[in-house]
Amino acid sequence: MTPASENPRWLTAEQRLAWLDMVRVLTRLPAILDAQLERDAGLSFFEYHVLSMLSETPDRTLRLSRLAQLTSSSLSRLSNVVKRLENRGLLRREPDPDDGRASRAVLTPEGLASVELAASGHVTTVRELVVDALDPAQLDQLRTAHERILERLDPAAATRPEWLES
Amino acid sequence: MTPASENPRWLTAEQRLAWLDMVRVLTRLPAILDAQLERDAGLSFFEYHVLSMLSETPDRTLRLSRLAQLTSSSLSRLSNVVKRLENRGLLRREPDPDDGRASRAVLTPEGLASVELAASGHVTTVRELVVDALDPAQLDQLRTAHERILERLDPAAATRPEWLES
DNA sequence: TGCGTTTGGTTCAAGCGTCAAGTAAATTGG
DNA sequence: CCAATTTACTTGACGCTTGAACCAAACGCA
Repeated sequence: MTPASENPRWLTAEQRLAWLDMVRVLTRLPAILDAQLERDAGLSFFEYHVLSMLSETPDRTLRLSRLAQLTSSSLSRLSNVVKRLENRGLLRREPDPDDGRASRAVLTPEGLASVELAASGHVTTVRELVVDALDPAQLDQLRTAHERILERLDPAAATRPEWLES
Repeated sequence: MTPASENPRWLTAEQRLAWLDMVRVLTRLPAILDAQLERDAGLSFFEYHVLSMLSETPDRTLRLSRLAQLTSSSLSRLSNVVKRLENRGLLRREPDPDDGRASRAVLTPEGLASVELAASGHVTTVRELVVDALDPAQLDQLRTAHERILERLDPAAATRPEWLES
């Protein structure tokens, strides 16, 4: 019943190689980032991402639903993670004054310290594995490609932080 | 203790934007591929990947340890997944005649049918989201970038299927 | 040959993610 | 201004992944 059922154009050899390389990156890179952060800072990449988004936002405060968008996670997953991070004192929840249904996550000083501590090792890893593996032109091409892909993955660009001017 | 502890060079604004775009792709794309395959073929992306590697290999047979490399998974994870796929009749395990410790996974005809069925919808999705989002030059640049990155992620190229000539 | 180590694989407990269901507050629309 | 719907979030059950512990076969080498 999918549009594919009639005539699923196969990939050319070129396209197939490109895609398989992408799959390898897609599956290995997150595992490596996770391992490094867990080892050096006791955070999963997802936890780091959550704290990081909070730390970049003007008043270090975000509604959970917005935070879920920014981290591409389900609200359910975020709810659990936020609960754990709250228990560890890295953030706290407070009711949203403007909307009785909503809660806001606020980064605590401990949470800020934790991201900042984690950030340096994380950035080093990102450099080693990605940024420094490419020359500036290649990095720019990679970014262009990702932007084109994101237009398909996320047409509303809802996962893009508003404090980023491109 | 990490080399980063002395002077973690930060990312430039350019590099940071490129990296954040990559993170968004890295987190959203697998989820979308998973959802499509699960919905249309009852397979997770990982299961599809396992079956797919088997289906491409000459005699549709691979040792579990090799299969774990090819899919970048732990042997433990693979062992569980193979058990489930075996229960569903998509593959079977047999002892390796050359090594009493090893087992080999063999794709069954049902398994082959299952991958082939799943493949068309999967390829369509990959086209829609990635391949057709880029022109040939961009796709080639993307592949080059991924190859450079893979040299860092996987210096031995152990996750590269040997039946691929690049 | 024989002892220690490495390799290949399985299993189990613990932790995390997902999906469905549930609550409560806000909004819509008759 | 009330009922139905939608939005924001939480919870619980279930399934999957992880990591440690385990076993057995093979290898290294003296």
